[in-house]
Amino acid sequence: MNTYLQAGLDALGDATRMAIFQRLAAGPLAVNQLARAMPVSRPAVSQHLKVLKDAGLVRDSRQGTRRLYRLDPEGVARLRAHFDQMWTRAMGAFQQAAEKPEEENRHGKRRGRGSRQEERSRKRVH
Amino acid sequence: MNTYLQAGLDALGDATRMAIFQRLAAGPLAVNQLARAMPVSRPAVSQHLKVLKDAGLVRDSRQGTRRLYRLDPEGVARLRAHFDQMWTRAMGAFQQAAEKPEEENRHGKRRGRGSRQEERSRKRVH
DNA sequence: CACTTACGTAAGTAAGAACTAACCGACTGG
DNA sequence: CCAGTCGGTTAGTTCTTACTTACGTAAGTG
Repeated sequence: MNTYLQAGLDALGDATRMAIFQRLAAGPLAVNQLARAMPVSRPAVSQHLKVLKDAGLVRDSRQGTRRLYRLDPEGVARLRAHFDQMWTRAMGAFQQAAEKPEEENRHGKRRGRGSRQEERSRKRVH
Repeated sequence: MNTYLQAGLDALGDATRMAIFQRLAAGPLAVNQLARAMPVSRPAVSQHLKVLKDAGLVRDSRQGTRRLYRLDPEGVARLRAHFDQMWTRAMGAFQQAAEKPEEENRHGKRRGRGSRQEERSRKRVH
């Protein structure tokens, strides 16, 4: 699965981070400014910013002792592109499948209870 | 903040649910079929399906004893619309802010340490 | 060179998300 | 009916995560 997409969705899936993201859309802000406008502590904001940064959605720049965060247009655009592509693919396949019901619903052979397949890479990375 | 958007992002933010979503894009599937193709148990799939359903991304229909799940084009379209709108707004505001640096970076008055504002509604609802 | 401001990060905690096992109702076919 | 299939739900466990407090550090200031 596309990692950028998953990371981006995960990042924006949290309400607090989404709020931060929105705030930053209005213009660059320092961590303190963000924290003061939100119901969580400054360190919490820092941590969220790190996630957003790792997802490529924001960038930071030192400004004297403070650190200004702003959206990263490139990252945002990229995520948006991946997202659009995902939608398009999914809905395309869906409509195609809808038009020709075909030979769906075969029972498919059983498999031993304990044998799961393709150990999907958990998003769990912390 | 828009609830549909947040719920949708949260739903697709999980890798397992995203995988389920993708599978369903290829055509309707029963819970068992999904579970067999994935590294998690059937109940887990059921629970994820519930989340996706609550987010309006999938629909289910009884088919004898089984229950077929498929994407919900309406819900998907709606989420996509909200998403696009969000992007557009955010990037619009961002560019506008970028063009006129204005009188940013005023220190802003302090506020008593303990007073946080607008107890943002946590997504925690279980 | 203290002193202050602004952050990041570590450590610890508590809420809750994801998962499994077990149970139970609904439907199907002999 | 009765046995078997299918899937939702509950209870309980484990693993994450979002958060806070405490501490360490870099950069301006008097």
